[in-house]
Amino acid sequence: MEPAIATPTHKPGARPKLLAAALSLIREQGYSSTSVDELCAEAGVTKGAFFHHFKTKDALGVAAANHWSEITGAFFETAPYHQLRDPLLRVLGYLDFRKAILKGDIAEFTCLVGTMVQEIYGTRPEIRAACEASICGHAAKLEADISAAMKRRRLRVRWTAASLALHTQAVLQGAFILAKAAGSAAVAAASIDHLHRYIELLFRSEKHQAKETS
Amino acid sequence: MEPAIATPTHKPGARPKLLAAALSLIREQGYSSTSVDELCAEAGVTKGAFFHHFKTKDALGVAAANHWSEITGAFFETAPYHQLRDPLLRVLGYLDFRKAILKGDIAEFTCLVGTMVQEIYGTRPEIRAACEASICGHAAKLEADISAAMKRRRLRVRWTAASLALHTQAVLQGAFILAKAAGSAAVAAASIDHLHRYIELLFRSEKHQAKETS
DNA sequence: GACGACAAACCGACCAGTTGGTATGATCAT
DNA sequence: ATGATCATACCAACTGGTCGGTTTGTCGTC
Repeated sequence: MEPAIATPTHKPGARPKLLAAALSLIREQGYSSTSVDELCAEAGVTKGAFFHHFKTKDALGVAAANHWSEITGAFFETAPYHQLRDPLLRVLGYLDFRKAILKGDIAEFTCLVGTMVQEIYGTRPEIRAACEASICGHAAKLEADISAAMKRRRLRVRWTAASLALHTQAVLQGAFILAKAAGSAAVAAASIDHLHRYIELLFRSEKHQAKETS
Repeated sequence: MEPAIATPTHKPGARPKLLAAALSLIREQGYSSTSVDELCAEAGVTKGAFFHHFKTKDALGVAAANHWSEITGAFFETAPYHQLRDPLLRVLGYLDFRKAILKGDIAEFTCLVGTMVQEIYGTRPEIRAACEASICGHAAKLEADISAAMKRRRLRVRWTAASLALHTQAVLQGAFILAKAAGSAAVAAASIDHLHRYIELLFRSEKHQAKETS
């Protein structure tokens, strides 16, 4: 007898196709220079289907950012570095993994939300919020490991796990910009190396902490 | 009587106005969502004037990137940190200066070419090249100081002055993305603090160098 | 009178979004 | 079990406005 609040027996085939198209096209061209027609063509879907699933183009932008969070969340959760017992090694393993990922076309390893937020931060507040949530959500997972590593080594420092996690994301996003500017992933890898060294230095020994400035 | 190789007696009033408009509008909205009509309106100029000075919109993009190089070049050359004698202090002073600059609207302290290159790296090769030149040119000036600091302290390390200079730019660009995502400059400042600490650690003492990994 | 610096009107292509419609399957009274 | 009803998923054609870019012409200076 249940009225069955949610029984979506119809399979929405166009929606996932459009989200996949959005991921690839926006990473290649950016948000604003990717038209709805282009997205539909890439997805093999008509415009009617597009506006059936998304009220506006901006609504797709929000959905794409959220979809990106899910995709990347699942991707990193299955990455090998999670097997490591030492949380510091997990953090360094994360960086090794991110460096190892820098293969193929630039659009294949750069960040959707980092690209989008640059264009729309001032004009599309809803997409901006979704991008912020995506970046912060990803950073929060890293923060947990950093925090655990700090506790295990009993670090007493001026910086916080949260700020280091966000700094890590900043380095990655900046590395992507340099890669796009140079047309090569090499600069990005070099930047990740520097971040790797920084974190090693931070956790090297407690002797430094007292001397730290600023 | 002199033929005067360069005697532009006609004052090109529209061009500088359009470049100024491009700087502010593109930093706010991005390149592709800034229309030629908008640029003309902001500059108080007609479309005829626009296409008199720039063959295409992309030509303005290139000119804007080059103009940005000049503006920022002049801006940083007059900054106070150049007075410092110790090259390492100049590098750290550069970072302090960049942190101090993070005031006002986000569009007022973020980077034009970093914003542009994200959108156009795959589709507008000429603008991309101009952006690359702008970033690398800026990094090169920093590299000189880093290199001098390394020589003065006789550092023998695995990393190069060039890669650290580029890493610095990556951190700054990434910090801007985080600031745009969060809607606040605070995250950017925190990231610059981390970079500041990293460079201090790198130059702290030579004892570490032997132990360095990777 | 030629040329540089603009102005204004205009053009076809493309833009996001709308319209009216069809195909499909689930629900349910009979 | 069957036919009426209804919501979902999708489609093709269309709309008004904006896009980058062109054309034609004016004005002041050399």
